[in-house]
Amino acid sequence: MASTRRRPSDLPALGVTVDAVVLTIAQGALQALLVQRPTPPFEGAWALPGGFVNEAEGLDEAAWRVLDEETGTRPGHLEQLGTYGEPGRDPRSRVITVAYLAFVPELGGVGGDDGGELAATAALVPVRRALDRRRTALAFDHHRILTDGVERARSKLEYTSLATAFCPKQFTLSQLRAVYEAAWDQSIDAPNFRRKVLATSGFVTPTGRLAAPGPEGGKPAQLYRAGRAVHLQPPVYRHHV
Amino acid sequence: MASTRRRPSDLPALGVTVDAVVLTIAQGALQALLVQRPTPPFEGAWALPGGFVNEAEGLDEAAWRVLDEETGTRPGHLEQLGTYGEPGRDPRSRVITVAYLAFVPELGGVGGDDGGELAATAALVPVRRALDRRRTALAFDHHRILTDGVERARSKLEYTSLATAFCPKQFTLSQLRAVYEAAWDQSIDAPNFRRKVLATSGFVTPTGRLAAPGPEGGKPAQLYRAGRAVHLQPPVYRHHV
DNA sequence: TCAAAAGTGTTTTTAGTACACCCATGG
DNA sequence: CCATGGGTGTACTAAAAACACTTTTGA
Repeated sequence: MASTRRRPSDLPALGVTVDAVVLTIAQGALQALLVQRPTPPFEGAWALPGGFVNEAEGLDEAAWRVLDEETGTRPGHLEQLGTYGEPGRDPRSRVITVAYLAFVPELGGVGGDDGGELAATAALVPVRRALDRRRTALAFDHHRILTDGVERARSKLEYTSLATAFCPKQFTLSQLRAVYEAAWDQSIDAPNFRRKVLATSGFVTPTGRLAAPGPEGGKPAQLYRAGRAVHLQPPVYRHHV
Repeated sequence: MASTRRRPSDLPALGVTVDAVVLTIAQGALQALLVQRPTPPFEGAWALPGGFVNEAEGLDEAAWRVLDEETGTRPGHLEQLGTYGEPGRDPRSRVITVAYLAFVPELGGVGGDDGGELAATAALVPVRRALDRRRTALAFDHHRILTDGVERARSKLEYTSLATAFCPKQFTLSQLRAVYEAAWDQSIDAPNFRRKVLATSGFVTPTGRLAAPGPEGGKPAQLYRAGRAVHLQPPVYRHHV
């Protein structure tokens, strides 16, 4: 019963942090933003950007602050992913972490560079490499958190319009399709994708502007903005193997 | 950068609790398990069952313990819902709560009573009433948490096999259908539902047994057990209005 | 023999897939 | 004038929805 709740002043102090899985699309692949730990434990290892929650600060607020402080990024979308609190996950003391999932528009445009604006200790790492334990050792339980974040992101692309959060303010349908193709690592039929997106009311709204063609020509593409819809009905399916 | 992480020993102590949205189907409606607060703050108000996390205890572990202590229920499914940590959500001091979502098989069978095994201070309340602020005042931010939990449950029925977590070990397809109809408050065509469920491999497995017909007759129905599948592909859609 | 619930069959409608083909641009 | 990517048309296929109908039970 509720009477087993003791007063907070009696309680063991648990440290509370926020950590963020920050995803973006670059070089045609889904990439995660990682920082290198400057201090023990796990000194020198890659980790998710994160930090402690301040006393008078909300959790979302702490996540925004940490992303700004550590990486300077402004996500197009930020949502809570889950809370990880196994005793022993931090070797120093009991710390539970509230993990966030952030989608960031491509930092250097399609096929651009690796995001030179990032701090020296931060890097974009393809999730395929970041999740390969032989090539990347992540601190704490961050492998698990990143795994969960990537799976959440892949699955949310199916039934929400969040793919637009990976795109700049204005984007072409090819750019939007590239988000799905990179995140799911599968190719999508362009004509059918176009029809599907345009048939889903509120997914994208046309701006009337045209994008300049790429260096190798091609018809100038229509530019779109993200629409008001959040949930897609029906979803954009990935081909589960 | 990660250097802004201070050592845990320097940190303000935040209280950490778990609260549970416990859902079940009874009287043809989705119902939530609430407890009456015996002490201030919000003395006498209805609240989600919950309690503080112990020092050496994992979060999931704390959720199972609290459910057992406060309500004596053994959920068929328990998952994390989200973490709520606005400063001021607890008038006493800074407390963040990790909310869980639990699905419990019908306590008294279909159309049964209101679950007489519950403690005196606990009650099953139809979510429609529990979420109506004019009829039910919930403590803390539990209105918000319950809202989120109910929406998560409704949506998870679509793309997972979790509807079986509301059913007893063995169940008929009508019982399973009743879960969807109660949770979504809409009727489902029985023949099509049957085909859909049976066509989804791993959703249910036949036991070969037959259920006794109801008091008003009818053909005895096949009994099924929950299958191994977790995600349904394709989903069972609700008709979004 | 009637009502009620389980279960089957069949038609209609809708949505997804594959792919041929035309359009506008840069080299 | 050819390669490249944008965009349209259309036939084929799979799945969802609607609903008529048969089966087996209790009263």
